[in-house]
Amino acid sequence: MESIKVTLKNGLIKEFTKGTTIQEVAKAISQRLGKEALVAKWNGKIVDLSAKLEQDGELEIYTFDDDEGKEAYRHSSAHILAQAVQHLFPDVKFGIGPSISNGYYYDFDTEHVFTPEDLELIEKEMNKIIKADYPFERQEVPREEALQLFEKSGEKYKVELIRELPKDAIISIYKQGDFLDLCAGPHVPSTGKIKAIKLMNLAGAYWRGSEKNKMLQRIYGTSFAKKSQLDEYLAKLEEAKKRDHRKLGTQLGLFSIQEEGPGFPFFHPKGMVLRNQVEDFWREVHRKWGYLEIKTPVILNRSLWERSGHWDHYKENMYFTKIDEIDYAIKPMNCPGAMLVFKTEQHSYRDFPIRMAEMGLVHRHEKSGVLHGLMRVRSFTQDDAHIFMLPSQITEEIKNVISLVDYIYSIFGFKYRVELSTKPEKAMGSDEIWEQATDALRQALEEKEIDYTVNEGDGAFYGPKIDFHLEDSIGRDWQCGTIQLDFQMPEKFDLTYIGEDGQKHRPVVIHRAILGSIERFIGILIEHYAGAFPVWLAPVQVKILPITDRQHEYAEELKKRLVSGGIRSEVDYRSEKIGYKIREAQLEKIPYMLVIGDKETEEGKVSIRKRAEGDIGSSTVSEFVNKITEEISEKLV
RNA sequence: GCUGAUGUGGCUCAGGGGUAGAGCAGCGCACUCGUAAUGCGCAGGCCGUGGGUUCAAAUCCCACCAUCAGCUCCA
Repeated sequence: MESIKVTLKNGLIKEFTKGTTIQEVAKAISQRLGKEALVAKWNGKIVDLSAKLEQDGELEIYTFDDDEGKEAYRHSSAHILAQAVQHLFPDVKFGIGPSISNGYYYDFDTEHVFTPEDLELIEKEMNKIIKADYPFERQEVPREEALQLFEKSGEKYKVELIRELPKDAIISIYKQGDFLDLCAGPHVPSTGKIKAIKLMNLAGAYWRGSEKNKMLQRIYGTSFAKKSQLDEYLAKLEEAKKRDHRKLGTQLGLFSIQEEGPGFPFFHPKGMVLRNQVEDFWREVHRKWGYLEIKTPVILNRSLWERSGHWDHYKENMYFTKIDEIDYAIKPMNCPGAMLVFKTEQHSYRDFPIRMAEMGLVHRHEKSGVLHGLMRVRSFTQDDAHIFMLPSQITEEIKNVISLVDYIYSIFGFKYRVELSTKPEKAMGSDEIWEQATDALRQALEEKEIDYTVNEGDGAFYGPKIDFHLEDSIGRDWQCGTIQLDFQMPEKFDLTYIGEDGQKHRPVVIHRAILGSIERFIGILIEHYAGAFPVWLAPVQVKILPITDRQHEYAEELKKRLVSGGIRSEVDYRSEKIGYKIREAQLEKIPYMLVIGDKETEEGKVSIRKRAEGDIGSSTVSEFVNKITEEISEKLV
């Protein structure tokens, strides 16, 4: 019998009989791998374990520990979900059912409206399917046959998908028991491989993600190789929910959103302290980095917005008002105002780059269904800046902004993800200009050696952009920073500078925001720190806890001393037991508690309790003041 | 905007055609206490809003508003 050489991941070369399946190879390597193997990569292609090896090649076998394994595992779980739904609701038509980052989903079209109770039933049915251990069988079929097959069963969505596949595509279907689906694969060997499943939630989802199409019902689920992993994942989700900024925001008295102002957040005194700390820091850094600060009006004449292009490109997101019968708009962006400021003076090429920052309050009409705490609101403050410069300064200046973003995020301890967004459908300007602008951004990213992904067609209407994304507590990511190159506004507003040659020239403009929206950034801060802010940000930095009423006078004196040293301090004067006061300060997540009893009063000391560490012993008042002052100025996390 | 769910004191939630409930928080009194909950008492609600059905609606029906999950869209 002919034999072939198989090169394994660790470089080892083994010989097998031609036609051996990957499953058999896995078993031959080790019993454990034979059991845990899910899919494999054979000569660069991801395939089923049932694939037969017909020539020499490289083989990598994946288990649930590999991303490729997880993906197939979840994808197979989605097929089991679909099969279960078909058993219970035979009229169902199938959309798509891919694996996603923490699980999978499947979209269904059926008269029946799924309820949470249905999820339990479906889950039971899925477990039956798993127990039956149906093998996943792959079959490649000619295009015509596939079309006939799905047309016959009325699977109009599948038919649509097949029609759009390229002419030469290999069309494969997978069958498990009485269920059959159009699918490129690969899949795990059989339904029995799936161990722990859980259906998470129900939601509507448009067919192929377009508002114009019918809304299907989507069921989200997850699955794991072990029950313990599933439990761990569910516990993690629970933990993340406790960090939700909306929950912590009310608990800690930071902000509220009320029916009277959907999407218009109210900041409470403690939330304002947090906000002002962030803004003070921002101002200080921007001064050091050579920015000037301006403030432009919230309401401006219609003609300005017509000139800027917002009237044509952004109208559905804007609010309007009339003053003395004349149309005005509430600004949705700060740029036109900044352009007007720029135009009030003549500029020389020697002045460039001019970095003009603005904490600008903008209003945008967001659709009602998208509002989300502080993360997605209708009125927010952008930490905007417009940088006016010579075309030759573009790359250097973008790199400069990238460094500033990196520095500011590092102070808060954030990790971030970078995206480059290119020309959208609804755009102003020629393809050449867009190309040139996009290249400038790309070049800056590459020179800074920053990893980024490209988001085609997602740029602003006036130019391409680099976006910086931060993650919230349950892994959703939110755009915060953005750098946008703009060749349009300078044209529209006829911006000029006097060059070396004494002639007028056109400057280039960068729009950029780093925190993005102060509101959103604060939402992310709350979740990032789980409400336990570092001392420099904490609304109350020190809580003084007298043990009995006898220490009230000393407490008052102590508070005065701390407050005069710029430390945000409060005293708990209630006649409660010390344990009670500590518990409360702890729940308020106050970084330092100073316990004072007769002993401390006599010695002029304080007993320090740290939020995270508990009792750390006593020290003199000045020692404590020095320590905390240093911690505040260093912005220690 | 779309699909589905939810809306009861400041907060978390129970009740589900016949006089609105609990815990926590708040206030008062007593206790003066050493590192995560002292006890007793008192207040507090147009049951999201507007219509309807009914002798009677927090409860059933309709519309609207808001919130939540997701989709679409976005900082």
